[in-house]
This record gives sequence, structure tokens and C-alpha cells, in this order.
Amino acid sequence: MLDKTYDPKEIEARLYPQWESEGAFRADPESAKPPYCIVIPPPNVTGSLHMGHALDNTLQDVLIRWRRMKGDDVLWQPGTDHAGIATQMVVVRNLAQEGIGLAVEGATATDGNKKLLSREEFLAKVWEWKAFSGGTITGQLRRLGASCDWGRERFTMDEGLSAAVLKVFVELYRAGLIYKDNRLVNWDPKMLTAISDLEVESREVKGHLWYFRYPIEGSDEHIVVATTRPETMLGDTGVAVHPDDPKWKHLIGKHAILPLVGRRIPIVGDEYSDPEKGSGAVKITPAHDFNDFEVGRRHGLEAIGIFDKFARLNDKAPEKFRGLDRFDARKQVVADMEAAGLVEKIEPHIHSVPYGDRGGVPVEPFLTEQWYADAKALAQEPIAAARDGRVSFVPERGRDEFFRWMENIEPWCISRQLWWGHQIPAWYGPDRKVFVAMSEAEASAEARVHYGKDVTLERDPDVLDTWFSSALWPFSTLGWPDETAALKKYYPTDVLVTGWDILFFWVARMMMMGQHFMKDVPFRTVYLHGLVTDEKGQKMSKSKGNAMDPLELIDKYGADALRFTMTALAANNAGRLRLAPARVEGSRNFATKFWNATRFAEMNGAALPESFDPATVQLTINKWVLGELARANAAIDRSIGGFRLNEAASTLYEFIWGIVCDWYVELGKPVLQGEDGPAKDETRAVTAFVIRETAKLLHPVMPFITEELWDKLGHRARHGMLIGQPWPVPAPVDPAADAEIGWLVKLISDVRSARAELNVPAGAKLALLVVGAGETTRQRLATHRAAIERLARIESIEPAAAAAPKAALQIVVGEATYALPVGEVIDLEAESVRLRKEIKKLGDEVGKIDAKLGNAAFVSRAPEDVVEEQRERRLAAEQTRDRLSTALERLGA
RNA sequence: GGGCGCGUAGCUCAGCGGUAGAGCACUGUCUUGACAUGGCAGGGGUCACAGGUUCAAUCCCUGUCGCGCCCA
Repeated sequence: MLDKTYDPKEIEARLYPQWESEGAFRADPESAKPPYCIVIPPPNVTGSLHMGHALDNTLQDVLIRWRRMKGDDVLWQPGTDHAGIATQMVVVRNLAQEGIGLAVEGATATDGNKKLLSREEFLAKVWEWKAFSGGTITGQLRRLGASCDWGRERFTMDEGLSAAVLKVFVELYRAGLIYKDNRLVNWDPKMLTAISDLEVESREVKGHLWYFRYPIEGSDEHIVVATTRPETMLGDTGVAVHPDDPKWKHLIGKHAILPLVGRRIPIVGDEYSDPEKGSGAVKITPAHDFNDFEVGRRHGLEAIGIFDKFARLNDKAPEKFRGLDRFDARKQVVADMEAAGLVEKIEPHIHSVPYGDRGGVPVEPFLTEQWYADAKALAQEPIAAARDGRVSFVPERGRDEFFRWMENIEPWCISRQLWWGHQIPAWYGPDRKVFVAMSEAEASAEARVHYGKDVTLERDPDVLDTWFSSALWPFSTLGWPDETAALKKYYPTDVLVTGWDILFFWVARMMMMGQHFMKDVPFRTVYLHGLVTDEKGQKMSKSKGNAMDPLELIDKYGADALRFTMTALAANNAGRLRLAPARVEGSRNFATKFWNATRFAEMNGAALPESFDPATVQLTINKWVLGELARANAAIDRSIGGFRLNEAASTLYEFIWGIVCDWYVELGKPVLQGEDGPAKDETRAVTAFVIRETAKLLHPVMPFITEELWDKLGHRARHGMLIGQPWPVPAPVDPAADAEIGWLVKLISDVRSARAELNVPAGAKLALLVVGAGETTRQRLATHRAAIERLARIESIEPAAAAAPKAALQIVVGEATYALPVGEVIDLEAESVRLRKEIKKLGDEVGKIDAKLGNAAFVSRAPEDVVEEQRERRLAAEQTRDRLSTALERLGA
């Protein structure tokens, strides 16, 4: 016998290892079943599970479990990402607490470190850290119920994947798709590395707009430039004005003398300057601003970098500024300009400043030599694939976002000045000539040919952007470059499930690499979901203190409850999915509800004979519920198949709670608790059947509770675990049974409403006197007598003469009127008010339909079935209204 | 500034040409042998605003206002 409530904790801890040990998650490349594959967007190896992971992986698991039951050979490929900058940062921070620093340039003994680690020593520490915390997130995914094929787990830094990275880098280099270049990059002066555009977030800050006067050479005139970054003026090499700006255009071709520096800088005409903004003239600092870089390039201006990698002023700046931090330099520049009387004005100014999302300090456009991938060339095939539908996006507008990004793509800076990651396979000769090769030996051999002798090579110290290796994920995890059976069977994978925020990080780059090296797309569908926020729509963050911990929710409500909530939430097509904890509690209640429906079935001897055949069922309620089951089944298939997982969740909720618990179980009680006989046997069988099939339908979303019930009901002993069962095939529905139970539900509901509205005590049993019932209704009343008596609290059902008793509630269902005598207790006035209200409502409806039908255009232009439907509705409303009017008269008589 | 999305019940959200829905919250009531993590009944909405298309608009189109995201 089942316990009264479902206790997820013990059950989850017990079942998950059983799935694993039974090999239920294992893919089998040898099997003849069709493949279905999802590669997990690899989480940071040293990270831990947050709400975004919970959502993303729940959706993947729902798809995976559903396809598995549908009969596919399913591979959910798990693994983790080394997350270069994030992981390095964590380990650096940990080491700093022990007074240990890194032996990087400029970080000598100044920080008071007891010890500085070499690169090798540091990497050993990172691997140590990985060994310590690397299993955290995969353990947490297990708690969520994720049915990944853990035997195939991969890590971006493991041997196979590193070999793939090496091969890809060398081949792209040899194909001219990877090269070195000296360009502006986003430089993080805290992390001391280049970072990607995508790792930069702009923040609105309250700053100032400083208006500086630059004297014009050989005149008393000044040109006024406005800037948000005064310190960069020390690197100015020009001033740009709009060629048509009446205020400044006469100065084009002249020179200004840069204050504080004394440099002679040209004034150029360029449409980049907006006469309406600031002073209309813009100082140009090509080495420190992306736009200025372009302007400088157009006019042949020099690019003078005045910062070092810590964003301190270097010796290109006037001596007094050297060594100052950029923000101190700003104060000094402003002070000196003021002292020189060259500050025109200072305005408060709100503008956006780029911040490094890891280091948390403003990033600096910085002129350095870095490795680049030719993203524009690599983007061509992905664009074509998205255009011709080889890859589809859910929702579809993801495709437009994708195009917008891909069609304006910039060269991809792939080198990072970090130690943790894949070190770039490039070696330099004494003259800095570069040799890119699969190994040092190969590079040496090339060098020997080139120089005609052996030379000492120096390896490039930089590592690759983490996204470079995760771009290979859909094929590197399957064994590439080896032609493995898995690669053959599962590539292209079926779906990539991820958040909008990762569309460019992953989707775009996986497509570039997949299509270049595999000559086919990495996945056929990209399924994008929003960002989980708190109930106010605020992004969750530890610093705000509004972060919900999925593991706490699992502890409190169970993994199934969290999963159901996530699935139900998944539809929001805005970018945000607001999650209130009450939502998870509601899902837990839902789990309990299904648990108890099963408990009811068990208590009433519901059992499924081997020979049970749903097609032979006789009782109307049984035919009806099987039809409802089939409808739910088909709806769930459609919903999941169309990536509308929220729809599947509501179908399950409505079917289990609204149909099975509220009606089927209640209608079945008189039979199950009545005399033995064929009706009881059949209802026991159907109840057991419905519970069993429902467990299957619910399993992808709520795997634990369903697996447990499956076992408790004895199915596991005979058929194995639920996770491996075939998905039900929807049966036909019986329209006659639908109509009959529809009528029954309405009758019972209407009686209940009338009773409640008139405050008839809930326990009081009333007689039901039937007036004007036709043959079908009389038969139905006889068939469902016991259920009506029980659910509507009726003590007898009898035909009445046209003259029903005066003191009675009256309702109309179909052609019949039902009177419920309540003797002296009835408040006649309240009943007549209730009836009048009903009558008015129906009258209003008739009026509304009349207006429609009276409109010649409607009758002639609307589809015939719509018109016919209106006529039918009008007739039904009118007839019910008339019957209620008769009832009202009777009450008054 | 450009692009996209969203404004539906107190809250969180589905729905998206032809009777406005759910969960939570709220009100009344019920310890009826599955379940109080529950049952039954109920209140609550000019579907942001203004135009347009249509026989018919919450739904399609245009504009306005408010909010959010992405890109400058």
C-alpha cells in the first residue's frame, strides 16, 4: 500500500543509480533503431547548477526521455567545458588567499605574495581544483534526473578533444582561415587578456562630457572637442569634424596643437563626427577607440598607444603622467587642462561603458597582435544552411537574430593571454617567423627546412578562447577526427537546446566548425529558451541575493516538481521566464495528486489482467476516459514534437487533475465500491490501465514519481523499468461516450452550483424530480443514478408530474428541468433572484446572437458552419431560457 | 539611434480571427474511506491606448505610450 504522500528524497536517491546501473541511459551505435542525439551545452567544469541549467537540462531531458520511449536509439552526450578565464580566475582567487600569486610579468613581489607559481605549477593547481570540484555540476545534473549517457562524458581539455583542437587549428591555419593580426581588441586590464566582444557587457554609467579647447596652429582660434575619456587625449593624433559643419569646416586641413603634449595633429573632415553631438568636433585616438581606429585608418593618422597592459600610462605619454592608472590620469589631465584654462565646460553625461563580464572592470580597446579566425569566411556555410532550412530555429525569429549576427561578423579573436586552456600550437624562430604544426617536432622540422639548420623555437604562450574548443563539441565528443561508429550514427545531432544569450557563443560557432570540418550542420534544430529571472523579472544573481538555488528547491519539493515547473514555464516567448517559488510548490502538489490517484486505484483493487483489451470496454465512463487518455496522448505528442513543452505540461495537468481525479475517479467510485461483477472488474482494469498509461505520458517530465509508481504497481517486475517502455499509441475516441459524460458532468455541476448558491447545507441529501426528460435522458439518468446521487448529494431520482413542488431549486439541462425540493428551508427570494440572473444571462446571449444573425453581411459572408453554429447556440439558449422562465413562474405560483 | 519582443484577472503567465483561460492569491463551504500538498462552489478582465482591415479583432495591419532584450 502506498504512503499517503509522496516522499521524493528517498525515491530519487534510490532510482537514479538504478537507471544508471541498468544501462538505461546508454546509447547503442550498433542498434538498428533510428538515432536521436542531443549534445549538452557543456557547463563550466568547476561551476555549479543554477536555474538556467535547471531549465535547459530539464527541457533536454524531456525531449530525450520522450524520444527514448518513442523507440529511438537516444544519445544525450554529456560533458563539461574548461571555461578558461572563469576557471583561471577562481583558482587565482583561491591561491591569493594563501598568499600565492602567478609569476606573470609585472606581478612580482609587489603584491606581498609569499610565492609565485610558474605556468606548470599553476596548471597543476588548476587540475587539482578540477579534480576537487569538477564533479559537482555533473552530480547536480544527476539530481535533476538528467538521463545523460555518462559513460561517454567528455571534457574540453581531455586528450581526445585536445587533439581535435590541435588538428582544427593547424588545418584552419594552413587554409588561411587563421592568421595573426595587429588590431584593436577588448582588453581586460584586470585579467590581463584579450576578451571576446561577447564577453563585454555595456553598463550605463553617470559620467561627464568634458569640453576641451585645442589651440589651432598659427592662430588665436581654438577647436572644442567633447570627450567622456579625457585621459585618452594624450594619445590623440587628430581631430575630426563633419565636412559640412558650418561651425568647423573652415578648419579642415589645419592643425591643432595638442595641449599637455604639444603634438601637432591634423584636423580632418569625416562624416563620423555628428555636428549635433557634443561640440561637433571629435578628438581622434586611434589606439584607444574602435571608431577612432577606423577614422584614423581613413585619414592615415598615427595610432599611439599610451597604456600598458594594466591600463597604466606608458612612456608614450608625457613624463608626469607615466605610471599613473587610467583613472588617476583622468583627474590629472582634467586638472592640468583647467589650470591651462582650456576647459570650456563640463556636463553631466550618461553613457554606456564596456565592462569585462569576468573581471568586472571597464575594458580597454587595446592595440595588440593576436590570433584571429576568419569568421566572415567561416560564416558563409552556416548562413546558407539557416537560409535553406538545413537548420531550423525554434522560435523562428532566432533565425533572424542569427543572420543579423552572422552577416555582420567581425574577425574572431581566438587567442587569450591565459595559462589555462589549449596552448596555441605555434612556434617562433629567432626572427619571429611562425611555424604552426601538430607538434614541436613537426615545427622544428619545418624550421630546419626554412633556416637550413636547427634553431631554437619558442612556443606561443597564449591559449585559445574556450569557445574555440566548444565550437567542436558536436563532433569532437563523438570521436572526431576518428571515424567512430558514434560519429557516423549521431552526427548531425538533432537538437541543440540553449538560451538566447548563448546563440552567438555556441550556436554560431558550432555551425562554423561543424560545417567546415564535417561538411554538414551540427544539429538540425536550434531550440532557444529565455532567461530564468525572479518573479519581478530581475536577473538572478548572488550579489542581488535573489538567486534561487535549484538544489534547494529539489530538496524542498522534489526534482519532479522543479522539472514540471521548468517545463510549464518554457513557453514564454519574451526573453524572461519569471519564476515564483509558489509555482514549484504547485507542481509538488500536482505530483502528490497523481500519487494519490494511484493510491486510490491500488486501494480499490485496480489491477490489469494480461488479457485486457481497451477496445472491448462496455461502460460509458470507461469508454469516455479511454478517449480522454487518447486525446491527451496525441496532444502531448504534438506539443513535444513541436517544441511546445509548456503545452505538454498543461495537457498533463488538466488531464490528470481535471479529468482523471476530478471526474473519472469520482464517477468510478460507485462501481468500484459496489457489488462485484463484470462492471466492477472492467472499471478496475480501466482504472489500472489509465494510471499505467498516464505514468508513461508523465514520465518524460516527472521521471522519478512515475518510475516509482510503475514499480509499486508491479509493472517493473514484469516489464523492466518505465524509462525503457514504449510510448503509448493513441486509441480512437468514442463521441457518444463524450456526449453522455459531458451531459452528466453538466448535470452534476449545475446541481452543485445551485445548492451552493442557495446555501443548502453540504451534507443535506435532496430528491431530484425530473420534468420533461426524453428517452435518452431517462436512460442516462438510470445508467448514472449512483454517480449522480453520490456526487450531487441526491437521495432519489424520480420523474415528476408537470407540477413540481413549489419550494424547490430548479435547474435546466438539455430538454429537461430538474427540481430539488428543499422544503421550508429554501429562501424563495434568493432562488428567484438566482433564476432571474440565469434568465437574463441567456437573454443577453440570445440578443447578441440575434444581432449577428440580423446582419445580412454576416449571414452571407461568414462560413456556413459558423452561421449554423450561431443558430444552434441561439436555439439552445432560448430554450433553456424559456424553461427557466417556466421554472420561475412555478416558484412564484 | 537601429533591430526584436512584450503589455490579457491582485500576482505569474497561456491563448492569438467566430462562447476570455490556468496556477497562485482571494471569498464561502466541507475533516464525505485516494489526496487538507485536498474537495465543492464563487468573486474578479472596456485582453495598454487610438485608428484601420474584416460579416466578425484580445488575436491581423498602422501609429502612440510603457517595459524588456540585443546591436550601435
